[in-house]
Amino acid sequence: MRTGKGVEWAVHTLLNLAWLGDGEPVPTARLAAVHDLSASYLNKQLQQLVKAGLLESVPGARGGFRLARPLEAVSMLDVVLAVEGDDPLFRCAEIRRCGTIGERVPAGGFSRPCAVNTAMGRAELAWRKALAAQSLADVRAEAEAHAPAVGSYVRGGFGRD
Amino acid sequence: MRTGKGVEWAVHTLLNLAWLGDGEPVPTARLAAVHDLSASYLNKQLQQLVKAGLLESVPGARGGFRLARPLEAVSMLDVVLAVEGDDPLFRCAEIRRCGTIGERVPAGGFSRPCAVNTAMGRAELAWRKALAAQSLADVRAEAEAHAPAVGSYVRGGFGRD
DNA sequence: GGCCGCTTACTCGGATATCGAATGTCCGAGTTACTTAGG
DNA sequence: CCTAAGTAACTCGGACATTCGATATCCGAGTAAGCGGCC
Repeated sequence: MRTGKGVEWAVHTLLNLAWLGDGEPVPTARLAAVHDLSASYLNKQLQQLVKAGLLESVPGARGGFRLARPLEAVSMLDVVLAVEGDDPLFRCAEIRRCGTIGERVPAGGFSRPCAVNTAMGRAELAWRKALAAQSLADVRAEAEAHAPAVGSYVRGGFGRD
Repeated sequence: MRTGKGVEWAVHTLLNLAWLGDGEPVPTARLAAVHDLSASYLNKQLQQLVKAGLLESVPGARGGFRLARPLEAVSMLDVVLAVEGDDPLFRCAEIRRCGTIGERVPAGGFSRPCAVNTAMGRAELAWRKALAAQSLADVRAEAEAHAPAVGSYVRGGFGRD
């Protein structure tokens, strides 16, 4: 069980767009080239971000993607849910109702949710809260604290130095 | 991204063994039948639990699996790690080092960990802590609070009423 | 010179292959319990 | 009757298919910019 690499690609791309500063749209090919990613596959992830309202897409020549909101208004959870979907990490198949045990439980015996599902749900809630508590602006700030020149590296990588 | 169904199967099986009470080994076929599961695939998950020290296997006729420790000494995290492995949910591919941006960073510029990885790691840590905070005994207690007769249902499903 | 329509090139968006992991199945090695013959 | 070896059945354990989702790719619809002709 692991998150797809689309999440990593999406976060780095959003940060790069922020470091570029201007609101100019950037095409997928360029966003992919700066990190040696598959442009077509990155495009798929960016489309998910557009659907989620994190990016705006500009069609036609000189088009591309631009940030739809400031990083302060985007949490890590927003990105993860946009890319991976909002399905729960643990999907309860209700196996307690099946087989010779399930048959023995009288009607109404399953009115309360499955305790296993509840326990897994508590852990997932903690995960989501921790993700929601961190905005992309926080991540950017931490990256700049580690390497203050990261913004210039990014602009240089896009050929704008 | 979702957890495999092996986790659900393993937790329910461990709880069922506890509700049976006696330390008698139970074969895979019976453990699977009570919830209409694939016996061979459940067997694979149970082998993981044996490797992790949560179950003991008894070979030969009248053999099967039995609990290796009381439920109080088994956390939900133990089960998840035993079944799914201890790989991190988010695997950082270090794409920051690749492409035209990565080439522009001078040597030593990546001494600090990737901020994206750190942020995802914080969330995963919260998830693991929430799982570790819940023992299987807690889950059993919650299930019994919902349906006090669950133990008798289980014993009946195994043909021991 | 200014304006309008056309062409062209570029971009997104979704439909289409490919790959790997999770899921599911099968058979052999090993062990235990039972049987049965002997003392 | 008790014992002990032989037999047979049962179980785990791992090797072998299959299915599904993630990954990667490609091509068409649509749009904006640039160009050329016309007023």
